[in-house]
Amino acid sequence: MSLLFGALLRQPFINMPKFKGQKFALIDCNNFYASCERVFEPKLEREPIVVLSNNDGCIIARSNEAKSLGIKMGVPYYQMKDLMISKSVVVKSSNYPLYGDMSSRVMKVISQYSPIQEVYSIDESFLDLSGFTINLNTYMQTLKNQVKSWTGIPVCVGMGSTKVRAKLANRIAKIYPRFNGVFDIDNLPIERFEKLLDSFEVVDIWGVGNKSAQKLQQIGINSAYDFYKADIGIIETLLGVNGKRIYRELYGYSCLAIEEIGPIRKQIVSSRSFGLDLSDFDEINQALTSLTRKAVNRLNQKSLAATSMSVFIYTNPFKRDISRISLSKTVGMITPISDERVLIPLCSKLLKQIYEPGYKFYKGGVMLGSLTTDKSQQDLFMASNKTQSLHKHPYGKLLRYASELGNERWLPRSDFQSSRFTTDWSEILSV
DNA sequence: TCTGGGGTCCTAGGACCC
DNA sequence: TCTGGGGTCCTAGGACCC
Repeated sequence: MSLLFGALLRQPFINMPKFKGQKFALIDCNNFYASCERVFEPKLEREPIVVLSNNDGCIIARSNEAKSLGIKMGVPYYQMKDLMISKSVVVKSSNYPLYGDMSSRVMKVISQYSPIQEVYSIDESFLDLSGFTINLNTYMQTLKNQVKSWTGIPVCVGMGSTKVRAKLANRIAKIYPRFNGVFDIDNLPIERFEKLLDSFEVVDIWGVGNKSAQKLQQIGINSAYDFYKADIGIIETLLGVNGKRIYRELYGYSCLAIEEIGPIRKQIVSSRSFGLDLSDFDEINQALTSLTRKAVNRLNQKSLAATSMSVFIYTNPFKRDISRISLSKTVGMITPISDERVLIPLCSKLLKQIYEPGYKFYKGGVMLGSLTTDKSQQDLFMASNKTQSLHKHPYGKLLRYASELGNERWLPRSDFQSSRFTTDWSEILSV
């Protein structure tokens, strides 16, 4: 008995069978922001709709009608403006509180269909349907109809033995009306599965972005099918462990698990395009101050405190003809801080250290990191131990420095100086 | 002339996602 | 003229230690 057990242990991954009965469903809202706008303005039902990002800069959502007019995702508004006026496209500025509220209603309905749910994003949710013996297609049709009738939001469901396969299945459910919004990719015979992969580009695979696709194309991997048939070693060389995971997921070996636990936020970022180029220190400082205030508000809403802070500014990356620069600085803190009377001056100190005159800065922001819920030293130790491998927060080192310096309050996160910036200790310690 | 190597920690930046 | 914002994870390479 123990011999057998030992033998099994020794080769756990050799010829490992596909996980029997494992099944994920991905429920994805159709054109979510545009659909939300429709719920509150039903007369827009058949109209082409576009939703714009902050400052009305980019197009971030389109209804099907807008898509078929050739309006692309992420394109600057001004480039499409004329077309949209001529086609009487309805243009909306984004309304995030509305979308957030609609999202939680949708997620609540979905949660009724499995004990294991992962809310993946504002408009997407995974369900674990492993071991369900009912007809999953019918079951998910019911879910789809219920979400629609209870919230007004249309969704599509993709199913597969891994997340990557479920994601692909969802795209198929969206593209081909004959599946009525629900598609299970595991039911396909292998030849049809491969044919299907051939109809997708490699960049359509979840986890393969533009940069990776370019690398792959250089060695002749263009379609999802090419990727599927490629050597796993080549994929790992080009794309690293992520590429390998995606590759295995495509074959039905689950590498990405459902993550149910509500995400414990690890950082809070507040950043913004300034709207116009800023060169003057005081102007940038003013912009960052208000961003810090925003970040701190979010921190306090969640009753968290930060043990590191980063400040960054950079020039316009879209302008090729000007010299580009990206400046940032991070410090770690001995005590978790959630007080804006401390964080705002700290932001200014950091900005002062990285600021260089003569550049036109386009965007900037602050990041509060290594968040913790508990403000006591002892618990910080524990939290730090737990997150160290994830965030590599140099906590032990900081504490050593702190004791050498008589428990001062601020310490630079790096070894006094990182890259080209030297840390001015007197500045930092005087906050 | 020839100047170790394994391990850890850290930062900056890349890539991806929505 | 006008190009979002908020996240996560991974990796290359430097610094350091023994």
